[in-house]
Amino acid sequence: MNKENVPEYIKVSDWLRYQVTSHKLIPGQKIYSENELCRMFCLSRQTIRHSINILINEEILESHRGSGTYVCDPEKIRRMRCAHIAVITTYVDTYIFPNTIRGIEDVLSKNGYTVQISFTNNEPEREGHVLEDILKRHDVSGIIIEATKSSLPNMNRPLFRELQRRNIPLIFINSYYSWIKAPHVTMNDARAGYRATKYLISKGHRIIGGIFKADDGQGNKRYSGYCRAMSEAGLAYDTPHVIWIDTEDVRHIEDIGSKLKERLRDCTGVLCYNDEVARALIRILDEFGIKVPDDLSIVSIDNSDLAKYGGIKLTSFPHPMEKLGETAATNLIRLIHDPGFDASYEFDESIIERESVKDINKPSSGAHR
Amino acid sequence: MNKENVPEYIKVSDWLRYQVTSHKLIPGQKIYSENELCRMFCLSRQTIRHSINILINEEILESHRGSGTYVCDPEKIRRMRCAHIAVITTYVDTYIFPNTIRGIEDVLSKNGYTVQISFTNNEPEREGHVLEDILKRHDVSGIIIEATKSSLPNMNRPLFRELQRRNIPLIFINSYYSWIKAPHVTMNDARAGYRATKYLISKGHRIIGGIFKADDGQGNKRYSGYCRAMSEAGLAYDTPHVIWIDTEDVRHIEDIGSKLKERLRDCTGVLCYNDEVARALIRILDEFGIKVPDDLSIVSIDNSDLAKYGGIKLTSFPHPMEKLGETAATNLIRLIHDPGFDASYEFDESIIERESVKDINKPSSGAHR
DNA sequence: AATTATTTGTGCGTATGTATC
DNA sequence: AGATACATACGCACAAATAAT
Repeated sequence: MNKENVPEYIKVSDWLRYQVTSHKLIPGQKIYSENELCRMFCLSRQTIRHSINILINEEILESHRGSGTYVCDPEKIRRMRCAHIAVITTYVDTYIFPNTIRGIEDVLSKNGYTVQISFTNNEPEREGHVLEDILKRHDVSGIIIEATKSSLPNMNRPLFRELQRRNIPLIFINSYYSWIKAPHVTMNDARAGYRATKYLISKGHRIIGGIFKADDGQGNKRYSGYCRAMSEAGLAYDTPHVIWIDTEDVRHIEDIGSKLKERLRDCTGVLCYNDEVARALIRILDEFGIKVPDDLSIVSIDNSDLAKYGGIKLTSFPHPMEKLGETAATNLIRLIHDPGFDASYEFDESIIERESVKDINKPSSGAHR
Repeated sequence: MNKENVPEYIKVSDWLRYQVTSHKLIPGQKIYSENELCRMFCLSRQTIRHSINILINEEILESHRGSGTYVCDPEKIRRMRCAHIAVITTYVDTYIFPNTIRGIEDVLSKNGYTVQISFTNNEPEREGHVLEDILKRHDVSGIIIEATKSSLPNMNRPLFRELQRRNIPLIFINSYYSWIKAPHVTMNDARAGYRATKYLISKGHRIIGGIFKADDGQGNKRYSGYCRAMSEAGLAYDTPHVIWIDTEDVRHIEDIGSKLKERLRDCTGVLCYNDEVARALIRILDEFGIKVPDDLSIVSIDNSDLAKYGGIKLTSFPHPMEKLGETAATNLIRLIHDPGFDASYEFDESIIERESVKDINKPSSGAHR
């Protein structure tokens, strides 16, 4: 287990690499001359040159004839290369993702960046694979990332630390990790949840359920808004009417149809995590003969095409989608050139009123005013 | 301009590199020993070793102690690395693209590949940039690509030739270039156009218009199917009722609203390039008080969400979308391991009948049977 | 402005070790 | 066991670029 068999030139290159990674030698700094190293290690100049050459090939050092050998500036290298941005998102839905990615791609490509998109499928393990792949590439100028299962502990922290060590700018979209100091561009999920619940309350609803996604940050934030609104109105919010689902449930929501129906039985209104969930809920309720909005009012979030088309048009709080992508990309570019820039942004919430909520203040039907 | 100042070791490494790229030395083959090269070039063994080391760093050669120096097998290297697939598509719509990419991503990630997605925005110049970026990376195991403006001449042919020279497998989806010998996974656009037109004819229509996209292969294929069906029925097909639009028109289709209305005035039926066009056409016609299907029947292609939801539900020929992505990815993986595999696939066309076509054989309304 | 010392780049010769065939 | 081939390591010499004097 000793280092008897390790060649001298490897020992020296390892030592030099350590000097750089441990910041004993900093970028741009001139390192010891070949002859100094010869004396330090009692080795021939040829051997020392061999060691240095290895690090030059690794783009850790660069040498200038007549001047000396220097530690590479990684920033400079990154700018020299064809700039490349990695986008990491959880999974491909048909409404938020295409619009957001279009916004991102529009801005980045206009600024000469190439874009790589990867998917984690909301699995931390795959997030790890993707990050490792990005770390292997040495030409990534920045990263736009959506947190994967952001509510759960994450074992990829060392990978994020490595990204930060390399000074690769990072912006979160939609949801983010609280344990990493990085800007995030999001809609205001908590306020959307709050306002959506308040809206139901204003329409006379008192027993209000909620369906939230447990394994992402947006679901938790929307839930916290729901809780705040309910508690401010003196209503119970820690009840069986709050139903937690995960990504897998969303895909096969019919499997939990009877559970949903049972848990929401006493409710007059329900806040749905997003339009997809709302649409699925309406389908399920329809099978049980429960009509929206007459028997149950629904408010949802995202205001996607699913809210606009289809049978009952949904009252929904818009997700900024394309604008969010554009903002994230614009801010990332600025962040690349100005590391001090505060790239975070939160979009204000708003409401699009349609026909999925019944005003039960008045005895008969009718909606606004 | 002579090579007086070029160092010997560079001359030798250049010579060796040329021997490999010109296939005078083939992958796996043992090259001359260091001592042979010393004699050949009248140089010292150290200088020869320097030359060889350069090529080892470039992963063109590999040496085995006691055995010799060999030409690298690029296939083997590619397999050793974290396998990476590049997907190049034209632009991000909200219905075909997300589904196709989901199919691709599903299959590839399950097989341990990472996926990079790039967009050309249907501009050949950007296609060129993307291809150059891919060529710069040396770890791309395969490419899934949608042809950009496939009906126009393309100046990126040298880049495609370089891909083929490097034996990087390539599969086209949706539309392809006829000037490059590569497999393609597509829906059968010509037959869909043919069957869609025949369908209108079978419903009694005789003056049938068509709106096609000029700058992609799918538009042209769908048009050719339209022509064949019309000509078989003895109907005129080379008329003002055929309207060509490009990608830009699709985005701002309202700008050509009056043109569309004017050109389709005498028609009782029209074949639309896709659901997006059909949906836009219905909006435009509505402004002029023309009702679908009573005043004009519409058949479209793709059967996206746009066909299913919204006012008048569209009779449409499905695009395989997710299945197409899955097939392309599956075939690409097979092609990577078995270069002889015929990876082409064409999906059969089918029809989803809804309410956008009126049967004018019968005097009064009614649709199927 | 010219000189000098320093530093890296190129190249040769030699010796020994070790893996492969 | 021996021949061959690559790996490691030392020595020296000179060229070319740079920086300091």
